[in-house]
Amino acid sequence: MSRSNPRVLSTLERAGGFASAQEVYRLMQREGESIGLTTVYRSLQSLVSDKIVDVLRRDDGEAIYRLCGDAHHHHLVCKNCGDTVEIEGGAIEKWARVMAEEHGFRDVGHTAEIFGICSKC
Amino acid sequence: MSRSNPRVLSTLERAGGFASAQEVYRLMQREGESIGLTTVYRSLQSLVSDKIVDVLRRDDGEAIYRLCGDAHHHHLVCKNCGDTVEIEGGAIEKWARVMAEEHGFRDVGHTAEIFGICSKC
DNA sequence: AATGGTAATGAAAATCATTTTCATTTATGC
DNA sequence: GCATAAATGAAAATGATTTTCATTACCATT
Repeated sequence: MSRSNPRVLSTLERAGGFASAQEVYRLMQREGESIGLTTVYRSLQSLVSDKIVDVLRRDDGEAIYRLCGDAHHHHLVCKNCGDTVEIEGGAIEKWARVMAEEHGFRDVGHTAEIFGICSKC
Repeated sequence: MSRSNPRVLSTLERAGGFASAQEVYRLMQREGESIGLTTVYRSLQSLVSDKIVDVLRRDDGEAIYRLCGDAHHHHLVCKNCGDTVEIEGGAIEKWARVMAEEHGFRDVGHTAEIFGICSKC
């Protein structure tokens, strides 16, 4: 059985608690850490099954991992220049919880993004 | 420019309005239709950009396409069986509008999905 | 019918994230 | 020290999706 390499978790934390396996790997490389891509994948999988991190999907299908219990945020993205603002999503959390309960769903998570044109563009 | 092959839409309908590109392709093959995988992908893409079908992601990252009513709604998706409930998102609309205004964004749209385990699973 | 141009098609190759294989290294208990 | 299990990572395999590119279908105009 494989256990999580602690450097992977610490890198995910440093990344803002939100990154894909490939991104975690590239980050570690850039910081001079010696690790294989395979180990990054295995560590993330193990963190997921230990419920230490959460896995979501980007629009392009790439899996992104984030720390659980991390007060998670959402993004406001400019369609033109790609500039991104992290925003609070208290209203969303509540909405998701209410809707899930109403339809008898459990273990719920959610994704939400807002996109538009920023003031500079 | 490529437009949608009508047989693709009709196959997606016949599939219960919920299938991956590969599934649509296999279905058409099994029914003796002569079509290429590439055309299936292109047709589905075009249906998505015409907002005739919706695209979601399965747990394994595979894209699934589904017919979608014209009213703006959000989805509550079961991670296990793929069962989907269309839900109202009044709270989200408001949240998106407020957040965008707060940060000086205009022409905003948004995406929001809730996923979990449904009562049957 | 013949022509030319444009859009649609699909087979095969390329891409890219992810998983699997397998040989090697590291850690741990005896 | 020695054996056994666990962890590692390079390279190959997998599988969905995209790209390339040559061919074909369509459509208007002579």
